[in-house]
Amino acid sequence: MIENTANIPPEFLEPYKPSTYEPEIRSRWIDSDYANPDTCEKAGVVDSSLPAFSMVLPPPNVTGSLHTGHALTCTIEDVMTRHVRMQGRRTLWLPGTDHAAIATQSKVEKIIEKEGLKKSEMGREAFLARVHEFATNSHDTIVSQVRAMGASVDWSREAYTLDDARSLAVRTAFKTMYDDGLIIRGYRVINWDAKGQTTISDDELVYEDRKGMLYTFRYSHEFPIPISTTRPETKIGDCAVAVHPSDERYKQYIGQTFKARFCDTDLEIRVIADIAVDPEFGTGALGVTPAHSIIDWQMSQTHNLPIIPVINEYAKICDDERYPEYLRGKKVLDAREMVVEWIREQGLMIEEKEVDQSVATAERTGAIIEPLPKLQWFIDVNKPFSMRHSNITGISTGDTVTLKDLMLAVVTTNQINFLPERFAESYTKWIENLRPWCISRQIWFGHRIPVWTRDGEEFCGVDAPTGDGWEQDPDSLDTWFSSGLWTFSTLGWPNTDAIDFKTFHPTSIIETGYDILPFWVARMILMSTYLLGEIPFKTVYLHGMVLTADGKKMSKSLGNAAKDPVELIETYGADALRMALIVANGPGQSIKLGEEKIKAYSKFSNKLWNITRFVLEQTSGEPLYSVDQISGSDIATWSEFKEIQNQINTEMNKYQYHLASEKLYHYIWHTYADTVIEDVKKRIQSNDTTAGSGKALLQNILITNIKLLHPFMPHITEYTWGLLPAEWKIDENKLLMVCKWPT
RNA sequence: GGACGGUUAGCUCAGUUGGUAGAGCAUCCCCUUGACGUGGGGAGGGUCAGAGGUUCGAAUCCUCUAUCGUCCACCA
Repeated sequence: MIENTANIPPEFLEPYKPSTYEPEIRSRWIDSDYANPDTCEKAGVVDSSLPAFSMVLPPPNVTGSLHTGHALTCTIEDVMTRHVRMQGRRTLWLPGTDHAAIATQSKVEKIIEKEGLKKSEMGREAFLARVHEFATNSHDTIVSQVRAMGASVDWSREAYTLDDARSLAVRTAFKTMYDDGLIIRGYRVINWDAKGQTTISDDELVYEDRKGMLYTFRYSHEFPIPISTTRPETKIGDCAVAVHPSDERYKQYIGQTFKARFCDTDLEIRVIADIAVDPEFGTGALGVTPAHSIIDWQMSQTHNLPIIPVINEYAKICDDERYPEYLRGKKVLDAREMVVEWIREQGLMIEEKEVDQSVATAERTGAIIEPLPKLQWFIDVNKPFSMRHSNITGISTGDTVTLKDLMLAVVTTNQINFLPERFAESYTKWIENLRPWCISRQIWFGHRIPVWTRDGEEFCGVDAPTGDGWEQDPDSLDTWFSSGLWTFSTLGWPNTDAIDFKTFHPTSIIETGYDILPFWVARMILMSTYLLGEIPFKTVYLHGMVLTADGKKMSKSLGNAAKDPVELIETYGADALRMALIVANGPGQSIKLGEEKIKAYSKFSNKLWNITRFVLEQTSGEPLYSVDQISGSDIATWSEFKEIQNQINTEMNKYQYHLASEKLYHYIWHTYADTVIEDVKKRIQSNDTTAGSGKALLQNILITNIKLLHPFMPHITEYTWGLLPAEWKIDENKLLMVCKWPT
């Protein structure tokens, strides 16, 4: 065996070192600015006859640092991006961050709490300054993490859901909806978080299974119908008893009104019939408390019942003189005890039974939710309006539609496709059950509602009204309002003449975790179809969750979040982490990420490194042998490789990266290295006449493999590419990330 | 209560138009001054959750059951 190390780059004499080479490669990419499609166009690496490709990075919340779930997002999206960029398409992958209103504010509240500070004492300005400082730090961490993954996003277009451009988009969107009558202010029973002192949406609720007591009793000895409840303390606000219309036991009382003195409070109870009542549950009769139950509130609307508040924003009994003094100001649980005691004393209690119940709690603060009637801003998804402009198939400009119609139409007509397809069904169901979307939040951090009032006058505008005495609504917007605009607020909207907007909208694909399908994906569809009359993206690719090694969902509250991706990158390399995340992990599938798998792919990096070294040793100083020089039995080997390459291309085009990456890995290691190289090695050593053909085979398969592997393992392939002799690269003596994709 | 997903080798999982069961890790054996010990070669290990059906043929399609999980709804 001839040792031919003199002519090969010295790096190859040692094992591949990701921690040394990866940062170097990343700075080469940044210097090149090839992630910016404008730069690619100037450099002439774009084929302008091909359609542009665009995608937004789901903006991570500025609530801290990224976890392995984000690493998965970065990996899949970077694979997509690098693949299409190498195909010569104008390619934009646009990064940014999300201010995440409630999540960020409550995080900072917890931090200042530890310092013995309170936001009410700090005041709005000082507190917000503190939140911005925190958000900025988080942002910087996130940016460095996204970079460390090797993500080829275009930083020159970076956006933030709360920056000036996005704020303008938010105010414009709000005003448009307001003018169309789709944003309305209403007194509704909403989910009130007494701890966070804010409204929260249905999506921010977490249900906890608990044991609770179900009490069955009568309001008074004279009252004919016994009722059951788990919340006796709210019963002092009852105004009706609802029964099923066909319930024989109570039919005779329907329509009658009874007076009762319940817990030293005067009640006037009407018996109403409503099909929402389950005759099998409890006594089959439901005490209606419109102010503190969403269902009851809905009944109060149909039956025109009074709304009597019992509980205030601090989860205490209202200080109202209709209630006895001993209850006023008492906490809910204390009041419950007292009311239960009163019922028992009066001999009105019929049964006390332990039941399973799931209690709604606030995702961020953990507080038990109090349904409360409050004045809030809503987007009415069921209200018909006239479509200003439409590029949506099946919906014409001027058509009368609802937001719900729009959200359903684009999916049922396949203008937007889901991957995996099954999610289209869950999307449709979710939309069909959609209620008015409560968009106001009683928090300081976020987009303030662009509505001003003065002496009963109301003004909604993109800018504040002129003149004195106007006061802006103190509430801010649900964070999903601004993220719903993300696919076009990042491209220059509301300026519809912006070049980016014209070039890159609708975006090609949205790629995100399936857990935010209803919150984010649905709202982007809402905003885009309504405001632009366009779909926001053609395909929705949903990946699964990255679970801990024991199969649990990672959560900060459980403290079981896996290692920081950056730590894994330092140990094994970003390329190894990317492969571990993408191989055999199909769309919609959750994966348990074990460190063993990452380690295995770091070995693969070294294998590829040594394969390259070997090929260089065998052919260094020699030119690139042409494919035409492959002859004899090597032709079959080359065909076999081309077949694998075709399969990989097919899978890549169908977003089946989990299959393509594994196929490539397997081919490189177990066919190319184990069989092809071993075979050619023997022929070279024995100076066989077919050695030249063998060398052509080795070189050409290597070069193509490096390209095919680039989207998955961009660092090592780029670095290796840089070390290959210039004469091997023909017309492509440039960065691999803009070389031509092999077909 | 509703919907969806999983159940394949000890572990983690591939297996997309139905055609003789695959990978990584782990285990065991052998090799190795060789491009690579972050290596190479090999072996053991599965009635593809269970039952039934369609088919010449089913891990794959259909029905049911079990079991684990996720989401949604309800919870007076």
